[in-house]
Amino acid sequence: MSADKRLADARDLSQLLIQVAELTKSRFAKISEDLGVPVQVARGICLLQTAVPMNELASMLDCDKSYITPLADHMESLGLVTRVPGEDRRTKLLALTSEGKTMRQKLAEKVTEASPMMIALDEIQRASFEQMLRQILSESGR
Amino acid sequence: MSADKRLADARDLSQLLIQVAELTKSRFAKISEDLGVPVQVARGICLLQTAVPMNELASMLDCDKSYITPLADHMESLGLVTRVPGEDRRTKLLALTSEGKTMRQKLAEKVTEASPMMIALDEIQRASFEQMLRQILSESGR
DNA sequence: TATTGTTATACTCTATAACTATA
DNA sequence: TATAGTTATAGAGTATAACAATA
Repeated sequence: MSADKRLADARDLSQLLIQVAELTKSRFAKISEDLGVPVQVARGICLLQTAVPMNELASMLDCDKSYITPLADHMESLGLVTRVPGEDRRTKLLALTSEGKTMRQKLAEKVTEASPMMIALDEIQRASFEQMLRQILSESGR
Repeated sequence: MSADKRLADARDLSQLLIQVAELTKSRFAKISEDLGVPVQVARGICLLQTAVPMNELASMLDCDKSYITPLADHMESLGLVTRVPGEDRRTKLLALTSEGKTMRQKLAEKVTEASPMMIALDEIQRASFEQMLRQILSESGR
């Protein structure tokens, strides 16, 4: 196979993959917008099934801890979470308020309705798709 | 299935997909960095197998045309492309210089070597993976 | 001395709007 | 009037570094 052809193949497949990922993100963004919250707020809410230290939320969202403070401020000002003290008095946990739980419930419904993969693939295909994704991650070292 | 479980499923699969997409991007970013060019420059170079109007490159890179001007400036200052006049005297095409072609060649080699999907999946799996990606795109309306 | 969260600031990426020159 | 490229500017999103409180 020519180098040009192989580049084109790798690029096309990558582009396709990224396109699907972007579609997934933009669907989620649309849902967030409909519910009147920024995307990162919505992502945070999804991750707060139980109370989580701000610290940990940063690593879940793959961002710096300094970014969590204003994010938590925003979530708090929307009445979705409260800061609660942890065992270690340095740490604060973010816990959903009842409004936050309602928001999380709405997100849950809409996300499963609108997720491109949930829509397009049946359960068997999803299993196979997921297996390949995991294979890609593990065989690429991380 | 409970709403919580379905949200978790949709979220996990989305997260996995996005993780693989981000891995693909970060591999490409690493390659670009190793070659001493910004990611968008590298993406542009890959797309310039033949000369392309700046206009078209914008839609290929899915960005505004105003972003192409400084990008082209940068590529030009690196000696990778030149602006060549098109038939219509308003349009300018970006064409690789011989240095640009060398850069594209290097990119081609490294990208096919480092692409997580090329590494982890055999040809049959890739075909199946690609088919599912296309299915997701088409059945999700876009 | 190391860690949690906070604050102030700065940076990267990209878009918007107004402009020039062609068409 | 519409289009290609340019320019100046502005905004979103996020990180860095220094700091306070606690361990």
